[in-house]
Amino acid sequence: MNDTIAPKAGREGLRERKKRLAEQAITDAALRLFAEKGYYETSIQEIADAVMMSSRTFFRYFDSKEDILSGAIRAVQREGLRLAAECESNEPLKIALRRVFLHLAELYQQQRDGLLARYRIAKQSSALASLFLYAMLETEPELCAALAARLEPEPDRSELRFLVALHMTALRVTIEEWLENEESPPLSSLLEQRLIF
Amino acid sequence: MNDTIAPKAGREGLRERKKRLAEQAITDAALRLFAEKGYYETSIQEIADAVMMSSRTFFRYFDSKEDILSGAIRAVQREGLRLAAECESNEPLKIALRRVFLHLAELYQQQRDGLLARYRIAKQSSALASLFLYAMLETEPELCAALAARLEPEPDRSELRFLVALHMTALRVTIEEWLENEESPPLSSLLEQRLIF
DNA sequence: ATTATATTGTCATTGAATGACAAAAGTCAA
DNA sequence: TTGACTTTTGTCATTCAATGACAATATAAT
Repeated sequence: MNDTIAPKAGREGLRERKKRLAEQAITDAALRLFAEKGYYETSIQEIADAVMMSSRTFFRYFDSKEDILSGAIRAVQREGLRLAAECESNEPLKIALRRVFLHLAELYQQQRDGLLARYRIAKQSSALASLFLYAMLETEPELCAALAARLEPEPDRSELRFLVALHMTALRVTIEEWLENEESPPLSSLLEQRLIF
Repeated sequence: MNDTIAPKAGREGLRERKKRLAEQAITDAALRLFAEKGYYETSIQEIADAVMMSSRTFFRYFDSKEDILSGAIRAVQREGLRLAAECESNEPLKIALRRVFLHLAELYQQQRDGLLARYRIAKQSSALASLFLYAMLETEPELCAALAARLEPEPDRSELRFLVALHMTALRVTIEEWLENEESPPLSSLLEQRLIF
């Protein structure tokens, strides 16, 4: 039961590795079951059985069944947020927005398969679709705050909010179209055509 | 146990009236309890107790606890959709969109109090906020379909979808600002300033 | 090896949601 | 009004999501 070694002193231990392994196993099993029998027809007990853990332990990895779906999206969004915090202090607002959203597009692009699997499941019900959507939109306020804090001529709050929301909408609609068509151009180039604000 | 009479032959019976009364009573009691003790701290049993019905009966009026929050918004959105189906066949797309969304704004305006109560509760958690949001956004596809069906030079689907989403975003952001400020101008005039696409 | 710490399983509990069925209330015609 | 018919409601039972408590186990550090 060793593989890539090294529970070294100050490094990464076995625990962390097993943790991520288990997380991945749960996600894989859950997405597979959701796709096979439907989200609501799959109980947490079944997911837990599939990866041979108790259902109680499942809840130590995910806050809820829904979390399996939205977690990946939230991770991407958080990454985009991190980038927004890095903008130059004198960078014009629209340039900064463009940079952040094109970067987000590239992150999503790298996850097309996982995203598509989740998107298909989310479309099984409106409750799930709402989660999917919200995982994106919920970062709007934080994104506004990050931008407002770092941009030089502090932008008008109301205007900023609107602009961020418009960009997020462009991203959302573009992602949907990109996922729905099998052979579509790269997400980032699709988005570029939309960012005309 | 009579009041405004008339379970007349082809008209509205006592049942319908009691039904709407009960619905209203549930909504009122629930919103009050949510505001007082919090959404998650209020059980359906408590709501049912407050209006003296069994919890089983509650579920015959609302599909879920969340339904109390999002139902009102969905009703408004559906009304807006109805209007979209009425547009002239030769009306330009942007004119039709403007008409539909300004009408929606007026509908929301008439419900400011109820909407504000729900908005405050929705902000108690992201799961609730997502429902609130989705109650608006879920009508986008239907709105697209309604417009695409009736407009003369059938608009490009992709472009239509994007435009509808942008309008919905403008409505959403404007509603939020309008609700957050006590003394703010009428929603429809706020929205008008945003609809510049 | 022996501590200390983190992870997991078992058990119990709460609350949302739904099906089945009998009791009660509303509707309609004569 | 009575009496048949339909709708609404309450009771009961059940499933499943989610969470707290605590003991058993696995990992980490010395």
